Amino acid sequence: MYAEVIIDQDAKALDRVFEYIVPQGMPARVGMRVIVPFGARYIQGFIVALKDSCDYDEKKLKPIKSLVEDFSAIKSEMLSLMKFMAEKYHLKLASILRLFLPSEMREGKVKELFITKYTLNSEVDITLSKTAKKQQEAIDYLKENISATSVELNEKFGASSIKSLFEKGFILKEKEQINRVPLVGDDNLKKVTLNPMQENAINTITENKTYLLHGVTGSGKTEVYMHLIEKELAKGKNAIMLVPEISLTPQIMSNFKARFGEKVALLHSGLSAGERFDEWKRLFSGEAHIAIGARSAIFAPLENLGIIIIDEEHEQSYISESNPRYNTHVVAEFRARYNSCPLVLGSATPCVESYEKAKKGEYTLIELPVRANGREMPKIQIIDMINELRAGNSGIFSSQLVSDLANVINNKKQAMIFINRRGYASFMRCRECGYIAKCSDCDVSLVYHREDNRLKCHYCGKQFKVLDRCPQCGSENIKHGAVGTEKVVQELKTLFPDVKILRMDNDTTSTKNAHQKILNEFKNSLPAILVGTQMIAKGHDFENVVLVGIVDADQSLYQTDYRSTERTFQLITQVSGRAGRSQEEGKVVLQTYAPRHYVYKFVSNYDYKGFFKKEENIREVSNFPPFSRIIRVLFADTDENYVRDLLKSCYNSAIKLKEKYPNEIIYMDAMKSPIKRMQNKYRYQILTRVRLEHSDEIEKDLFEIVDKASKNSVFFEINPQNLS
DNA sequence: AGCACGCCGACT
DNA sequence: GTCGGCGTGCTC
Repeated sequence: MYAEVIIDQDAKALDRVFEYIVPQGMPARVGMRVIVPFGARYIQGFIVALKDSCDYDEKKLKPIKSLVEDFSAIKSEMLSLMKFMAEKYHLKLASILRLFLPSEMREGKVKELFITKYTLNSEVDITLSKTAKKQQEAIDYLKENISATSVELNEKFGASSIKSLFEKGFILKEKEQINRVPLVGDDNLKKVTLNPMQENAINTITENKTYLLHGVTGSGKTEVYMHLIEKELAKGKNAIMLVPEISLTPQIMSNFKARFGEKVALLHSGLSAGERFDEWKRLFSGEAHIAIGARSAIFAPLENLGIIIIDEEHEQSYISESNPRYNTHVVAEFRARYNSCPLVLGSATPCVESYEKAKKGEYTLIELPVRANGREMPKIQIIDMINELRAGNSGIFSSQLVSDLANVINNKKQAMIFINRRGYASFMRCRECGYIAKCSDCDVSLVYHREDNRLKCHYCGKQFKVLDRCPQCGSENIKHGAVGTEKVVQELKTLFPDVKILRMDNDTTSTKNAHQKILNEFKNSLPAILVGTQMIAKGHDFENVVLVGIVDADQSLYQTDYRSTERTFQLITQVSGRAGRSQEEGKVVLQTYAPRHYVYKFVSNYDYKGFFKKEENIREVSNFPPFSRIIRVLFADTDENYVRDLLKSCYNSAIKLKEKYPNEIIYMDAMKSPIKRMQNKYRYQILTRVRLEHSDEIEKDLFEIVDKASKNSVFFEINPQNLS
């Protein structure tokens, strides 16, 4: 018997199958982890196939040294998924397999999927020195309880005393496989009456299809998810639910825990490697039936899936931006089809790609058009900041926002101020007429680069001189610059010196429970103002928040890529949903320098469909996704001459594709990357935009060109989220 | 990724 | 003469 083995090394040269002899009597199975001799040493690998003949020179084959454990850590579905992802995303096999296992099970670490239990050794007389108090306590405890888990004993009496008892032979190790826990009745389930829309959604989502659940904020999507999961559990099936990392709040987690108890395994970034491993183990062994977590939970080791749910499906975090790069929607779709179960994508503001698919009938659209509590969405008032400027107010806040804030404070209520400060460079804007410098070819706003004092287009690389006067109105009052959260807090403190003002952004939440601490403090302060970035847009309901201020909404609007309008719409809708969650009516004050931009018209009416129609049209006319595909090949290396040469030679071959596909390649060019050096690596790129017909072939051809020419410094991206 | 093999400079 | 620099190439 021969085995095809993938070596657990993330190197391109090793990214293929190696053949080994399965020694007589070794119970090897596909998906098992093995230790194999490789060159001069032993390393871990995965059996991906077993066969009776070999392709390689038989005399050179070596035998597998040993099995890591006696079961397949990689189940067959995951092997199929591996092949699929390798093909689709040009990823290395070993790097994909690593996604499927918790870090505790990676190279070298051999963890057991069993609970280790200890019992007293009845065959020996136990004599301990009088000083070994802890050890004596442990012995007494075991006398009383007969057996106990290693975790429990280590915790109670210290790992060293247990170890010593074991070494002396006084206690014995015993392994017990984690057993399937039978389903228990949902006694702690609060019964919620569903509205007809929710009922309809639950009754519709039954088939092996992808459903887009478009429900306004507060329409009760979570309740629908819970019912769907419940239904599948009752059939003896399992479920995966993905949420954005940011909304994995203790609240959400405890909601699901309360409803489903021990059947839930939560996978979030707050877990230690050990805890993460424990949750994985519970899923793998069948003890837990529901995996809830961020992006990587899509790889949960569950079989027999009854449903997969992706909440807030438009969230960027579902697209992995560092290696290995993959799109969670695509992986989820694969798993759903493999298990013949429904995939549910839920959002108040679906991404344009998804809604487009729903429109074409690829997804089934289900709508929840009203809030579950029947309340209206808060009114959004748009403030033209250019008018403010003309009126002599050059501050951050409009007079309307200041007076509304004063009102909130007088009534001992709360307000949130949202400011989306992100990115490393900002756009240029005329302070008089609101003109924004845009690229002549791409309909994308230009980015100011301080290092060389130029305006650049991140889509085609074209450069422009910095404007010293506005080409539209001739004014010299041109500004670039972003106001950050700190500045906002500072100004608020001078305006309202006695009011509690809290700030929540990346800088203030770096320590472990900082997030929760700030939110708790806010919750308990009246009046209070919370200033923050996107972080405040999701999660908690604060019933005393009656006002949301959006300072400089345009910042996400001119973020240099074709998705920026869409993102602005999503963000504002999200943030607006924070106001007026309880009895009181909420209000949103939205400040902008471009009040006539279509996004504000639609967003202030909560008109997603109108927005979609307009956005779809623009994408179609300007040939951007989902009506085209953007392919970016990034070359990064510490040796600048090396990358530049690599780029040149690849580009020379790549440009020949234009002859092969004269009509399909809309655009192709080679250039420096917008961020020219990152982590001490010089970055160059080939950027291309192709029509959807033949896009798979072009992508493949391009990948092959690049793959052949280079060793390790190339990154291949499809429709990248940002082009830094 | 590691590790061997291999072909040119400064040392006991 | 040889010890050792890290360039190239292979690992079933």
